[in-house]
Amino acid sequence: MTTPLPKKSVRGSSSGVAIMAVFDLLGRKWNMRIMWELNSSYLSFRGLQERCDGMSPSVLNTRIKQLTEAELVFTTSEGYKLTELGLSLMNTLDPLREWAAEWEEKVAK
Amino acid sequence: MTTPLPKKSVRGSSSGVAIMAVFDLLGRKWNMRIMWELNSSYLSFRGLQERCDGMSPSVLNTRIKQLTEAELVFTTSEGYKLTELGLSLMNTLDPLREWAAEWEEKVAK
DNA sequence: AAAGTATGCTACGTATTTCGTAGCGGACTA
DNA sequence: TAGTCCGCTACGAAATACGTAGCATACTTT
Repeated sequence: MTTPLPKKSVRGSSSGVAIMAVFDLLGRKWNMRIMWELNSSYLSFRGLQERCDGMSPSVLNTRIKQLTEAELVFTTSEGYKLTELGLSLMNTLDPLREWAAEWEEKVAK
Repeated sequence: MTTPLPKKSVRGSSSGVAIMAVFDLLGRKWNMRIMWELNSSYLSFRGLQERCDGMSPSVLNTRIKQLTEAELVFTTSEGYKLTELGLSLMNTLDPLREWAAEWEEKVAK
């Protein structure tokens, strides 16, 4: 028979519930991308859509709501922008750009 | 009528195709989490499953394949481990832990 | 004022992804 | 030889993402 596996494990030794929440948020299609695009400039709904390979507006809308609720993004009359928290997140994520370059070089997608 | 929006936009000013590939990879449920867990210790298939809240083995399997193909994870007789590339990715992602703590504090999930 | 255009956003049917469970074939053990 | 563990797969169901049409609002243009 299959080993049942406990439904919810008590969080492992790699403690920190917070980071799990971040994984839930960022580990969702488009969220990182949206923030990445907003990091270089504020954008309108449709502008954001264009930058994100024409992602469907329905999904974009729910993503914006999520990111707004998470206080990473906010709306202005000029368009969507990153909050301070959002900006600081993108800063911590910044080294990823360099890593990506090395990775591409070695793995050659 | 709806504005058609070009199907595939020529990558925006925020250049870098590599980072987009990273977003595709990491912006998928479980991938970050799996690597996170493997960063603290190598794990067997079922061990990994337990750590990841009992995620379904079918998904775990496809994830492992993806990460292996991306050369971030490899298999040993002792279990799954991160490659050098995988380790360096987790290093660049490390500041995220601290950011997550601040974020949680301010937003209070 | 009427018509055109652009905006943010929603509805809704379809396609893709993820989930949950059962269970197979192999290895190792009693 | 039967029991138990393992990595992994099959497959139907649920959740998520997609694509398109189009509404309501606002601002321009004629």
